[in-house]
Amino acid sequence: MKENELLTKRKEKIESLKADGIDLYPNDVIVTATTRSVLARFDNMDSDDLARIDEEFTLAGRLMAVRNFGKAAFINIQDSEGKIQAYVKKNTIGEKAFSVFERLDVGDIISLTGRVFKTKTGELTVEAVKIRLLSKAVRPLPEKWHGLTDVEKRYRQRHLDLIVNPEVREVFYNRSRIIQLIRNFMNERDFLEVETPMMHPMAGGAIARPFKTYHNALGMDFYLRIAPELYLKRLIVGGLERVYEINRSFRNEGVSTFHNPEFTMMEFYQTYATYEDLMDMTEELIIDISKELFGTYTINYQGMEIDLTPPWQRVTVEESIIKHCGIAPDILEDAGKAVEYAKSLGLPIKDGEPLGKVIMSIFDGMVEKNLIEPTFITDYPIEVSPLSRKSAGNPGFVDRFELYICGREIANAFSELNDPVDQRERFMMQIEARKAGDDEAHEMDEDYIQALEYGMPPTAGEGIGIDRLVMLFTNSPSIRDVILFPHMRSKVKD
RNA sequence: GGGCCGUUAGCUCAGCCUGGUAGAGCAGCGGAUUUUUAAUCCGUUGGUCAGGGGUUCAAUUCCCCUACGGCCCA
Repeated sequence: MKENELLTKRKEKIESLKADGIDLYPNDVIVTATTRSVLARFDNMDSDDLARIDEEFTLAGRLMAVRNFGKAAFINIQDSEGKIQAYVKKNTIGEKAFSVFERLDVGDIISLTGRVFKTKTGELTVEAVKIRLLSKAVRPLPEKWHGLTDVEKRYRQRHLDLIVNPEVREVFYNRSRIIQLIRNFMNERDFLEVETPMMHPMAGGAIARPFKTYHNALGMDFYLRIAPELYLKRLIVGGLERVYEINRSFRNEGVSTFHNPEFTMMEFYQTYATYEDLMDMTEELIIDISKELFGTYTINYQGMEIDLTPPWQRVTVEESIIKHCGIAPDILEDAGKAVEYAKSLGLPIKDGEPLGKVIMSIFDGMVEKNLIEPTFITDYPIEVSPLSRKSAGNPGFVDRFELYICGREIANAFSELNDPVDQRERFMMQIEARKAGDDEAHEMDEDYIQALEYGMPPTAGEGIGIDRLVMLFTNSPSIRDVILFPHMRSKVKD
């Protein structure tokens, strides 16, 4: 097996540096400035002002470009906050140091000690008096101009993506910022951040297929959580009153630009609130993020301009179908007519599906993708909502909403079902559905019902998809663009 | 699960339709260059064309299978 010539060349340089007594991986550097701090302090000063500044500082980062002039060179150095140009002159740093500098490669981590000046093109530049190698790069970076565009390589080698594609970095800074804003928002409202188990003896709290694992010491199967819901509600029973968890959950389902099997959401529960209160709170949270990030309520997502100014539309599931499909309301009240209509649209309807599921199939197929402006869809059928409180006076439906923005579900919330007898009946309905072939139906959870039997206060709860929210706010077309290390199939051999 | 598309130098891409064992730019290497910024100028190295099979005198190119990835649909 022949080694790549580029690697061989670098190894030769490494040997040559070692022979000159250069430590390739020292750890005694003292960094006193960052690219951003230097630019912030000096970028708006003119050459005369800069000449009066008698201050040296040390920056560190990755060598990203070298423009060589024989006895001097311009280089770019990049740290986590940005990049800055430096000027390295043989006369200034000395012959020996310059010979070391000449053996550095793009990609090496270096430190640079010097003063600032402005070039004749007006760019703030650090004139190096000392340059040190801090960590040698053995492999070459992708191309300086096009960066790394192969999506497969970008996801498999995210470290390279982050080095050469600054906009990717920006996405993940924003992701972190959004999560921080959510946390602040919840903490200010006296919600307690908690952590509940990620391995559950039974998958509950959502309608989804779980991942399964085995606990050796306990000798039993566990399931990676599909939602933290049932544990958070146990905490409500326990009297915590306002809780939230920024949680990773797992659903053993297909991947798409909007679905990743491992995803992040925030779930929160508030006692003495209703799903209607949560609609107001959701509006506040999302505009708060928008204002903090961009200073505006307007976002641009994939060419769509979205106005987040509240109040947002609130429409029932049935109203939304009637409006978007232009059909008579009675079609949604009769299972036979609804099935016939759904089939006429080419939607896959299984025989014997209850009316509520047929209605949701029509909604998913015909309405969802058209909900571009932020819209709360309310009043879900009871068959698809086993943990939600029945609507007063409308027992086939529940007090629930989902938030849609840009045609995608962003949040799901409801007034919680806290009647243990009703909850048992709902689980029984799910078991019937499972017998009828719905293998995603919720299982009976006696332990949870027992918790409810101790009395859960009236409560409303919500889950907000954080990956999807980050997609909206970073204008990312794929969920994999907002997840640092999306799962990829292993390659057999390289 | 289905359909379409892709995989060629370290990176970004041509070449394939119409078969004759590969090209460019950047990076690298050698040389010139002390205000460039995709630096410039001269010279130059580098490839199991994703893997396997088939057709053919001859396959990166045509056909089939596999792997991995992307987009769309379910």
